[in-house]
Amino acid sequence: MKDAVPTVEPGRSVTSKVLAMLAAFTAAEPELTLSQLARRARLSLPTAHRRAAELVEWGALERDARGRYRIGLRLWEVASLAPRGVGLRDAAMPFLEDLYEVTHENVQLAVREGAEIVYVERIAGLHAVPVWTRVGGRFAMHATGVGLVLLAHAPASVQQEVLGLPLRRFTDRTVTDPKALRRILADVRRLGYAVSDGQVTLDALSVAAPITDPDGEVVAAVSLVVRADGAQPAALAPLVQTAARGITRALRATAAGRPVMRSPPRPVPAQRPGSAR
Amino acid sequence: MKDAVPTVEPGRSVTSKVLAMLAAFTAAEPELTLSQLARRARLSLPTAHRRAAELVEWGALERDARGRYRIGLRLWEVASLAPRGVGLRDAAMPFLEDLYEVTHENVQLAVREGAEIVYVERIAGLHAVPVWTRVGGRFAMHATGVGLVLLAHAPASVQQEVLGLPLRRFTDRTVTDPKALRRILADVRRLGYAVSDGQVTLDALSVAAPITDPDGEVVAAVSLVVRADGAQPAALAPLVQTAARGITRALRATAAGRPVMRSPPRPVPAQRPGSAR
DNA sequence: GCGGCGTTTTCACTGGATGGAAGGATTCTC
DNA sequence: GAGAATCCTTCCATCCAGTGAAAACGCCGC
Repeated sequence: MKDAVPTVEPGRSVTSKVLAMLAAFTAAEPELTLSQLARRARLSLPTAHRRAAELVEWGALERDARGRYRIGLRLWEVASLAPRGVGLRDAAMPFLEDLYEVTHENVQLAVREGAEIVYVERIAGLHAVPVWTRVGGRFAMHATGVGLVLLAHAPASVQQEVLGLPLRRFTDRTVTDPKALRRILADVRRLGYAVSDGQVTLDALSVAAPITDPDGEVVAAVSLVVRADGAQPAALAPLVQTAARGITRALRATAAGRPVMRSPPRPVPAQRPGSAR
Repeated sequence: MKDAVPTVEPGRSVTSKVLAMLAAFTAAEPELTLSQLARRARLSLPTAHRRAAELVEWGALERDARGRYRIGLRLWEVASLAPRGVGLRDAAMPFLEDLYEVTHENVQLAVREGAEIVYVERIAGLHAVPVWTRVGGRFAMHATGVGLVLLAHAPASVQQEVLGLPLRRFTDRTVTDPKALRRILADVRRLGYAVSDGQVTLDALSVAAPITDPDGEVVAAVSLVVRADGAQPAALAPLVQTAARGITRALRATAAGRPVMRSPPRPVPAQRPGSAR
């Protein structure tokens, strides 16, 4: 006999449920109760409870004092092995550092993920222009300096996808006309850097340059975000480009040489210290 | 009838298998073939293949040009929501920045995870003393500056666990006697900062100070690592302590105020752009 | 062409995963 | 401080997602 609705909704793998639980966390709400977690991942409470328990035991999730769940440090550790995340970051950091020190402005490092950009690193002084970016955060490609660089060097299919959709207007100066944008992208390729002047917020201007991997593929972009009034993009470009070239060189070095870095005298035992109960 | 060995090894949840696959990646080998992945996670090839496919589809894993697997940017994005990871980092970054700018030495930020420390952030100039740490990397507690700070303020159970095990000797100067170490920990609590002089490598000296959460709990530590010869720990301590206090204050501010940060005009649509196939 | 290695698919079986229900614990409301 | 509301945890019978063996497939290097 088949009842009204099968109690178990078929077609969802356990893996997808676990991933849905991880995806339930957002920057706005990085801590969730079990019920919230279950609702957002579209799981029954017992199921969410069991999966969450396993994730906590492993360290992918943690529970705070009130029993709420949050992303655990162990997951963060593993995730920091992402070549496009920390690998890139480590190679780039010294150069970003220099860039910051010379300018004391916002320095950003981003990669493309699908039709959006993801910020991998951000250095913001206490006195620099406020920007909306966050490490690990996403943003549209058509308005920011790094976005324009990455879009200009993205596969044609991605460009079509982005240019095909209606482009979000952040300010009066945001370029939303596909034709105009294509022209801008051509300029970016020709000049070797991108300028976004007041396209995200009217008071900010960003200058960005491409970073390439050993094969010559553009894999990331650096940018400098400064106050828009009185900024001289053409004067900032060489700075940003120099940093980008330095990072490109560093990437080539790490790819050629040893895996990632020199190793400690002997690695610390990797065993998970059992919870002292 | 029960055959030699049950073909399916019971008692392993799907979740644990997925997590084992993630844990298979290491800093030394951040890219793995399917076979390596299966072996390290102790899974049959078909199983590893199926799980890996799901993980790739979601973005937890990626495949490089040669078809090898690596940690994906999507997992890195989610993991960057870990309060003890990026949340802490964001609050601390401007102060670490200042510390670096004044000294041009290695600046490190770490938290305790079980009986070890995990480095959450690291600023290393091109010219600073080489250190063995890596963002996301683990290390023993008894030898480094940050380790001593975190150990000095850890629960008694953790201190006993660490002091009970044989302490690894990195150099001639590494303190491995539990009695001596206890005395040092008492000093750390009394002075408000820790000094590790040549205990990891003979040429490096680190000065570290504790960071507390709004409840007064020590949750992290900052340190400055400099060349050992001619270093004046007592002179560096105020610098490090000032940074630590600044971060402590910043943590209190984020905890009290808005969740994490000001939000963009309207959040970028959070949907995963479908892979254009 | 042939052997070695890694990847992918197929297939029948089964045990881990499942949701409803019920029982506890805790916090909020009046 | 009673009562309600919300959230968390455990139990149990059912069943479908997950499983490994085996074989087909693809890709080198020799």
